[in-house]
Amino acid sequence: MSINNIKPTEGELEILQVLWQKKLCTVRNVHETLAKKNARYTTTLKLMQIMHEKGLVERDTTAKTHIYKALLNQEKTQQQLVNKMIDNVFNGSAARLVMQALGNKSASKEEIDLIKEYLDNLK
Amino acid sequence: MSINNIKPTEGELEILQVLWQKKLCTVRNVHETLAKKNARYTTTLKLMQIMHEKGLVERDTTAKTHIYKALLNQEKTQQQLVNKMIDNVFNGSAARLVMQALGNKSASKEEIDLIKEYLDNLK
DNA sequence: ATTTGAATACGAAATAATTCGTAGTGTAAA
DNA sequence: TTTACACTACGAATTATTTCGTATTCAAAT
Repeated sequence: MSINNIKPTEGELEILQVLWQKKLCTVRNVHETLAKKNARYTTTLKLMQIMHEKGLVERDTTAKTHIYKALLNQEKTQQQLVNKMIDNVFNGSAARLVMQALGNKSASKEEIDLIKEYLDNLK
Repeated sequence: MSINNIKPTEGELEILQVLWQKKLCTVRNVHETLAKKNARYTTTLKLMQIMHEKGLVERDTTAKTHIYKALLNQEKTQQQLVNKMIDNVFNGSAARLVMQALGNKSASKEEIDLIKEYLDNLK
């Protein structure tokens, strides 16, 4: 399984979010940013160690406190997850997913305009 | 946890797909429709029994061969999953998800037109 | 030098999800 | 009636994921 056909778990995805955002992070960094505030520090640590084993992240271990960095590409991962959802949840129809996403509170006027613009450029 | 805050697992989702499509199904029905052709029949059976315990489906057991029906609403489930993905994977931006979905092979010319129409009606 | 605190490593428990085999049952055909 | 077969029930193994505790190490402060 190549790096670009890996399906991160829920927990891994949460951590990737943080890493994608901040680029470089210590474990404590990630841990404190994480929504999952109920988990112990060593839980986050362990998860990140596993991600390292799997090749999802790389880390600089020269200093005592390791610095982590995502290896998974954000766009590609998003693409993969979206494709999967289109297949699994929307019977292969991207349009259905889009409409569902837009019928939703998160889609503001600005976002809708953004999308229209995007669509026009697609042609 | 109410019926409308349930997160079906991967396997359950596959089965729900079939049930949503066909409305009423026997286990064998579902099993043979499923992509997951490698799994044994009893695996599908067990999964559907668990779904019944969880209240995801109901079944008519008057005849020897039970008839299953989804209890989870398709639209609501889709909405929930999409919302979750927007939060977890796209940092809360529906627009980002939409663009990712459209930049993808599954989005044909017809689908794009469909979406434009939808957007225009949204105004 | 000793203490203290924050960090990593790692085993292992706890939990969740999937998978399958075997037993038992009812029905229809021989 | 007996056999054959498709079906359900269900325990249990397997695999995946998450969680945490303990041991150890290193460095800075005392």
